[in-house]
Amino acid sequence: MARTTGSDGEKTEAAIREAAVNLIARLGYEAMSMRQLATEVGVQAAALYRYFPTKEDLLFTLMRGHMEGLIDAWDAARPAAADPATRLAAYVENHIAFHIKRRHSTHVSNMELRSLSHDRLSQILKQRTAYEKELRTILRDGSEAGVFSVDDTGLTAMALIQMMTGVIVWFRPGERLSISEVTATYLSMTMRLVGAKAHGATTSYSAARPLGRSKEAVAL
Amino acid sequence: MARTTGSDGEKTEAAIREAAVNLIARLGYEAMSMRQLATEVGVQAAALYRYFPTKEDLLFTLMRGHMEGLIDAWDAARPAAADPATRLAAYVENHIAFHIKRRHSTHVSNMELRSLSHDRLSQILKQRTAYEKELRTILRDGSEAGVFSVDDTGLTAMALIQMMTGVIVWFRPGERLSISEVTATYLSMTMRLVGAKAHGATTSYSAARPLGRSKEAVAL
DNA sequence: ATGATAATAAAACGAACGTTCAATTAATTC
DNA sequence: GAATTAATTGAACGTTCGTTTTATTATCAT
Repeated sequence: MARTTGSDGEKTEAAIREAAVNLIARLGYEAMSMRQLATEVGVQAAALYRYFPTKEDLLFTLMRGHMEGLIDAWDAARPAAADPATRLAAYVENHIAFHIKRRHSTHVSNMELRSLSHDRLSQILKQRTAYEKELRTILRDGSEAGVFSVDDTGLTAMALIQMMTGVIVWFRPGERLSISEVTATYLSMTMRLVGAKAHGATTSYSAARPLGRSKEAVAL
Repeated sequence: MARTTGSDGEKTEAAIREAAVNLIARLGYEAMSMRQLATEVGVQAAALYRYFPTKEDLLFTLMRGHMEGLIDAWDAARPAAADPATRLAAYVENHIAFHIKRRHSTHVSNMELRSLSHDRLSQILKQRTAYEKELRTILRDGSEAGVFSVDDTGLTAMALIQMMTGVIVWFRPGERLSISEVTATYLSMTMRLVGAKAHGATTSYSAARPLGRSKEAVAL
């Protein structure tokens, strides 16, 4: 056989990307073989090379797409001109929503950086730094305006991002907590962490607690 | 050649473990070859199999040792019978100190779990859960005693652990911040996050700020 | 000194890897 | 409907992988 009936380049490429994200997230980049990926897509291994010249090209494409999606999502969610607390709340909500929705993709982008060449690693890190800088700016603005008390802007930004991104390690949709409950709790923790001074009914974050009391969290 | 002069089983095994931790942390478990490891140790690949029957056995041994070290460190640092805030402070200090000191080992234990067989994964997760349970207990005690205000004990414990462990991603010894400065800032953030009510001069964590002001944090 | 044992080297195994190439068929264009 | 282009197959390439086997030498106990 050769070309199969109904074959379509765009559909195949999309299928490869989706299967690759899932496989890499589950097995790891090094552990996933091109033949495994091809089987998942329903195609021969050689066909993959029509769309991605090398395995690393495939990985890089996935990561770049993930980072672009993250930055685009924040650009769309960012409040036009608001006080630091509102902007911080928007950042937290967007970050958690995006990372829960794109769990596998996030896993890949966070865990497989070392499989990138130097140049490509730099490109991804550049995107990541730009995204993180948005948070540092918010923290600095809030700190200078006196509505946050933050010891060290850079360190606090890193701590918050690690904390929020960590959601994907244990969160499973449809289990004990809903996305909105998780987001509310993380928002509350974030606001306390940065020492936000409440200044209105809608910003009383520390009272936004889910209904149920927890017994045990499910690890991993 | 065969046995070399001065060769010693115990020393070789220790050298293998140390080299393996560094190599796996840098390249990843799948990407590190047994021949690479052997070269690093200064030995032939076949010699590794005298000490570890398979590559996965080696990985498991490293991870189990790491988790045992973490639990032992906490057993040694745990305050005998103290109030929740003191216990929480001890937990945070121990966690950060241990993870900074054993950065590479932590990297391996956190990133390579998927390369373990089902049974061995369960063993490591069991150890991890036991360690995390200590933190949940502290949070629950503090919450019930009214000295912490925590929405969800399990979720807060996970958030704190992700935040603290994240230190190893960006912290480099000898750079802008010292270990004690980092620890002080994380302690301060932790106490605010759990809504700890200060009840004495030594527990005024939110004032424990490092001297220098940050300009930019170094990513990765 | 000698025999036992511990530690390693050297070479080889089959399997799996990423990738390439030529052939073949489906879809599209003219 | 013929020519062209797009999509895929099947087979093969050289390399590297984890691991095993066998032989050889250093060390240690007697």
